[in-house]
Amino acid sequence: MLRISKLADYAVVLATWLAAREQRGERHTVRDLAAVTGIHQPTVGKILKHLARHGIVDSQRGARGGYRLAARPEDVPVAAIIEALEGPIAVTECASEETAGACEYEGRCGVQESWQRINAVVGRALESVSLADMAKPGLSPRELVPVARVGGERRMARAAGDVAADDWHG
Amino acid sequence: MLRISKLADYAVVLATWLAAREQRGERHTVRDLAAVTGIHQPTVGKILKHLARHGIVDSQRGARGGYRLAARPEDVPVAAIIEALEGPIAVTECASEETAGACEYEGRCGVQESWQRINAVVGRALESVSLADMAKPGLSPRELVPVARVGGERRMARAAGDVAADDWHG
DNA sequence: CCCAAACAGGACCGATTCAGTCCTCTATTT
DNA sequence: AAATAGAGGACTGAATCGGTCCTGTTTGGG
Ligand code: FES
Ligand code: FES
Repeated sequence: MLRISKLADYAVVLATWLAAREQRGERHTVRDLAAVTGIHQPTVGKILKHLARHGIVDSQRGARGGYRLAARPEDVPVAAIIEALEGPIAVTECASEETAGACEYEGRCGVQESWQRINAVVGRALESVSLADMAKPGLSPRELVPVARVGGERRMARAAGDVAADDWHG
Repeated sequence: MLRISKLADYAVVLATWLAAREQRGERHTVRDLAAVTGIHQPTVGKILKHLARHGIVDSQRGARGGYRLAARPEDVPVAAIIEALEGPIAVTECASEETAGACEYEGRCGVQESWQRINAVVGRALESVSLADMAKPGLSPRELVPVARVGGERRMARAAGDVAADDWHG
């Protein structure tokens, strides 16, 4: 459990497919995407409409229309896809700053702040993985950069805000 | 979204309460826990039964019975509570190793491995936060340990397997 | 100029899941 | 024996979600 919705999962698959085929800004129709991914056509349409409204894909109507990624695959975090379909990422109702204040237990329950921290960790983990990463399994979300040598062994540092890269690398 | 269930949320609140009051191995009844947390009594009962079955709390029946934490608060990760109520943590259906192999798209969809990595990151983030951490907001899940000085500035390293600690610290 | 292609937006419903309650049984203490 | 308290599971009403469909609008081509 702790699942994202099926629609959001499909959305990531579709966006990743677009990312993998991103070349010359070609557009792809709903029909083509449905055929190639195996997802039913009406569902593909619904998902891409959501992605378009959130600026993740670029749409064009009419003959010769279709969808294409609005940004470079490495600049589109998985989190953005999920948020387009499901709204802000919030592990619990009281975890998100957007939804805070709506809880009846707020104040006397001492775990709200902890949930917000956990939520931030999960959210940033999803922010740190791009569509380009999804399309190329085995690669890390961001490359480690060598910064110094200590005792003859190369030490690594990560860019500010880079999260959980160790785990990604396994 | 990307929510845990309400029951799991309540479970964490209850377990955290037990963790905060953990002293002399005293037991607490469902009635008391319901009264103090504001959660309806039948619901509290259901949740604690789940936690007991998974060995997170220790139960005793009969007069003077009740529940208490089965381990030290710092040894109980939040992930264990969630898993007791919801089963294995799996961001998507194909992300978990337990549920893998059940997907119709498996094989031709290229994102499975990526989801498994993301799932591992999220899972380990939840593993790294204990009930003791939940009970004391503002503290980190594991303390950073100083390892070396480079250029007069203190550098930090994290224990192996420690995940996303940077974010926890904010 | 008109038609076909393709997306935009939203309504809609059936299925599934979930939260919450309740009942009966067993164990423990007094 | 009686009272207390948990074990286990059945059950239901509600809420959510997945999926489909319909109507309108935009665009390009004949
Ligand atoms: S349960 Fe809402 S603030 Fe803790
Ligand atoms: S959607 Fe199941 S393996 Fe990718």
